[in-house]
Amino acid sequence: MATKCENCPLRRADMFIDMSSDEVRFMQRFKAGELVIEPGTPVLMEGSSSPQLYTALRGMGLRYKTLPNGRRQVINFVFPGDFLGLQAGVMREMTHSVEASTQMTLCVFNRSELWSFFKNHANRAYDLTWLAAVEEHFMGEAIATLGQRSAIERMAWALVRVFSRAEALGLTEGDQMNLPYRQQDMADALGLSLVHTNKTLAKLREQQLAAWTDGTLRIRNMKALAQLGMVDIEAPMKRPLI
Amino acid sequence: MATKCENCPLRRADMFIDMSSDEVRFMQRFKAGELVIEPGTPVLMEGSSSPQLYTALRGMGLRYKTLPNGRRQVINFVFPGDFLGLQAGVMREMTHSVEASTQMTLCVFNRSELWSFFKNHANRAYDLTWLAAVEEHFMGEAIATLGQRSAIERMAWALVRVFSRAEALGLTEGDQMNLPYRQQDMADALGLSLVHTNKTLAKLREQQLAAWTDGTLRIRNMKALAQLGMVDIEAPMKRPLI
DNA sequence: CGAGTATTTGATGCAGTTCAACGCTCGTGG
DNA sequence: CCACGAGCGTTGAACTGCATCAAATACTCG
Repeated sequence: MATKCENCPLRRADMFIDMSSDEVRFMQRFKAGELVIEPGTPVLMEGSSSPQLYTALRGMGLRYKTLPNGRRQVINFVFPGDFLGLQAGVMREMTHSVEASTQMTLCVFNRSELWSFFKNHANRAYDLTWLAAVEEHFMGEAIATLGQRSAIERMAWALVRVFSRAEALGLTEGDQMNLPYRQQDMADALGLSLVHTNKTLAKLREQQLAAWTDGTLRIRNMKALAQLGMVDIEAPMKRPLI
Repeated sequence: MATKCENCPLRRADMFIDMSSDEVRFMQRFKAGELVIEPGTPVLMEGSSSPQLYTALRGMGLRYKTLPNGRRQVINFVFPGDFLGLQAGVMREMTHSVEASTQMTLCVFNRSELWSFFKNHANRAYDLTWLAAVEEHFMGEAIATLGQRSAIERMAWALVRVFSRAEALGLTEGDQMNLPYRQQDMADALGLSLVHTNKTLAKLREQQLAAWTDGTLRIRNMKALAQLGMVDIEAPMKRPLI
């Protein structure tokens, strides 16, 4: 049975801006249902115009684009709290695909009601824009990473980012977390070959900075890792939840 | 003297969604003034929280981030019609800088009135979100470019994109346009060294695909260039203007 | 005319790609 | 119960696209 927004487990995580109970009621009305999908299942497809929008409730996934030459770029990793489908909602169609890496639970909204956000609930619309701006921020960081960082710096950057995000969501246990992606996924995210990704991870292990094996990421020296990846360990930005 | 929104030259360009006269009147009220800045002048600074938002009216500029190690990543090129400062508007502060490459005229809005967008003019707020989604789309493309394309493909991609955008704005003359950036800017945008950027441009010239010299870009074979850069020559997406 | 900035060209080196092969784990079917 | 293949991770070796180093050539402007 679908969770009530009132009891949404995400709202408890401290990375999200608090909602008024009025807002929660509005979201509940907006919510069309819940969707559980298995690993490997596509959620949204590039070029399609999904009638639905989603918020990831549980599980992890990937956003990616496929190029005409067949290569794949992973845009980012999808975590609980991510809003999916804004592009299809507001433009004609999706410009990237999303698929599940683990089993995922998605909160489903009807695209046709997106407009009521703007007409009837200005602060929720504001939050939506805020979310888009946050997304833009992270994509800007990714661009800087792909353009200016070396392989080992990229990897350090990615692991720090992923771990911090998970931490803010309460998905970590001590210095460990579940990271259910393949090395190929990370390679496609960082613009590296699979082979070099593997060797780079081995280096981080040797240097006692971080170890990612068997789907578990263990951070052994966060400070050094963050320094290597040139990440400001800013207090993770609070963001709204849709 | 400041242009009236009513007479805004941008609204004529066919890449922008039409505005109702009601919307135009609202924008006029929202508009705080006009700003003319000289080449090299910073408009927004990373880390600052500008009290103002801008729409580029005339001229070209750069969005960029500076990394802790001193390297610079150009996020994208700023063209007329671009909205600047959404991040500072909605989050605390800017996460990238913007500076002018030519003389620029900016349309100035007060950040404090951003909220009135959402409260009083839902369709303008919707357009703002739309713009953010468009921005996200292009940044996703840039990520794919930096991650998966070779040097010459990147360059071809960038030149096609830039030229198409300029064309939609009516800034081209036949197969030529003004491209007032330095090779270093392009290098920092594509994640290439200055030297290799130069050599890559030379190749495109030899191959009769495109020639960019003395601030003028000339496209000699758009079809081949687009194919090399793997760009879908999609009808340039219509977008709202703020 | 000299200083500063941008473009161009050649030479050398290395970070990361590509190719190739092997091991491990699982699921499937005979 | 074992054989087989598919998917993923790991490792070595060879190659190359691009970075880096170095220096010359415009161009602009005070």
